[in-house]
Amino acid sequence: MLQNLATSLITKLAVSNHLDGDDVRAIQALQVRQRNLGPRETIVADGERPDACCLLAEGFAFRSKTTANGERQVLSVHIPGEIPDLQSLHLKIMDHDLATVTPCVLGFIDHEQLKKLNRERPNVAAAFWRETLIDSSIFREWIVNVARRPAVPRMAHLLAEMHTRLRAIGLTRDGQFGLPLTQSDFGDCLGLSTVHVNRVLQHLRSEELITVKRSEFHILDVRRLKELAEFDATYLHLDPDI
Amino acid sequence: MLQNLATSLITKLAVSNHLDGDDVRAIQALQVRQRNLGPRETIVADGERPDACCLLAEGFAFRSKTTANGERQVLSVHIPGEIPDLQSLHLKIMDHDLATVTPCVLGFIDHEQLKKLNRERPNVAAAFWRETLIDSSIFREWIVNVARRPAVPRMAHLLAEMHTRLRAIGLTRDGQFGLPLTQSDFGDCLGLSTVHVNRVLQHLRSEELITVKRSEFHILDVRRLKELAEFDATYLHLDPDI
DNA sequence: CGGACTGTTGATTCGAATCAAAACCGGTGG
DNA sequence: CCACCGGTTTTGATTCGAATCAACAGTCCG
Repeated sequence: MLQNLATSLITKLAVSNHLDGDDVRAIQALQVRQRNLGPRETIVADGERPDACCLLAEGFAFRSKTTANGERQVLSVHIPGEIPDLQSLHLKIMDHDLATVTPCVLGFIDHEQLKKLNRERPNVAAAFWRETLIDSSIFREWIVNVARRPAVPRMAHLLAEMHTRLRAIGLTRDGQFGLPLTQSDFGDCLGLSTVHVNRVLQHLRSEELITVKRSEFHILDVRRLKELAEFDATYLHLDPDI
Repeated sequence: MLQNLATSLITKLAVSNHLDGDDVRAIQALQVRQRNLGPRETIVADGERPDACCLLAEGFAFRSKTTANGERQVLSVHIPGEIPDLQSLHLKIMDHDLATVTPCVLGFIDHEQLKKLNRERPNVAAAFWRETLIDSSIFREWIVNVARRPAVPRMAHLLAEMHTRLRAIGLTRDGQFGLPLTQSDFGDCLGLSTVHVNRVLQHLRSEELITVKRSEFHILDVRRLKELAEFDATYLHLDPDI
């Protein structure tokens, strides 16, 4: 099972990075402590000083901040193979929460070990750095999304992004994918009220752009959805040469 | 003058990182090509593949994206000592624009040279990585700001952030600092119309929180402004131990 | 002096929040 | 197997913050 955990990481890294055989072996040699969490559990909380990073092997996770009046703003949605708190390697205090959305299989890797790997394999270090930079790029697009796009294209953009990212790791079948978020979760992602999320989803359905059945999304017309969202996948840097 | 350019970088890096004498010497030995730009000039454009990074030695710069309908969303405001396009070291295609706001003194450093420095001085590499992670953290807070805070606290938060960051590099005198943005620029930062920015600034003045005189901001009551903005500087990671 | 930004003001519109209440599950236990 | 419960989803009515539209005043600069 330990091998499986590292495997999801390798799959994800290989999407955006050139890894050679030695890199892969070095990653597979990592000591990964498996931990299974239920839905809606905190992995690391704002203000903590973790000494390990968390590899998300299965399930979905959120990074989020909570404002003084109790509103939650989701900052990013994480999918299998990602290390959502990789930044903790160099930023000692967590400035946000990391929590599961669905039941998750997690793998914890000590900072010490990751630092050693980075020293010994500069190519892997570069790949990790690049992953954090892609993260950053996704945040930038997220800013544009919440600051500028009206509710309908805003939601369309999120769906287009999740579809593209899930497809890169093989978690879609022809426009369909599971995205087990409640409408309230979508609201927290997009800065919209639950009521409005509901109306926006109805609109997307009435336009025959998507269907949703119990967290199973089906994008009926990828091109039109992307057009509506003005979605351009460049910012995801899915190709190592981009 | 070349020395001066690297010096601004060292000053800035030293705020958030532990650098030893050899690190400093190595950075000072970098070949930096100076270039002076006027206000509102593009440094690197969306879609380009730069082969150098740009050190901002003097002046203010914006990173921004432009939406299909021509609206500009500013993603970050950059101040002297920063390398706003450091991510281009690992993300080959620019996914946004980088442009001057005021006249700027820039120093260009070839990617090749930075990569060599990173290989030879892992501690400097870690500092650069950390700088990009702080960037990321600032984006996260920016998301919360534009997605959740009403216009007045939103503006207050931006002012509190700029005050804190400028203070760290010695560019404030007791609550006062130059921030040469037009109200239209503020609108592009905050996702607000120019008209509303104007009204928000009036409100902050009427509350005796700030005064503004020709781009010279004076924060009259730092505590109250931060309270209003629910500003907590942790996310800036200004201390190397945070 | 004139022109072009930049800042200011007022009137109106509009998108999304809020409030309130139903309807719709999926699971639990009697 | 059905009644019930909590969490979701849906619907409708109303309010509110910020955009938009339209002028107008300042200020800088050639």
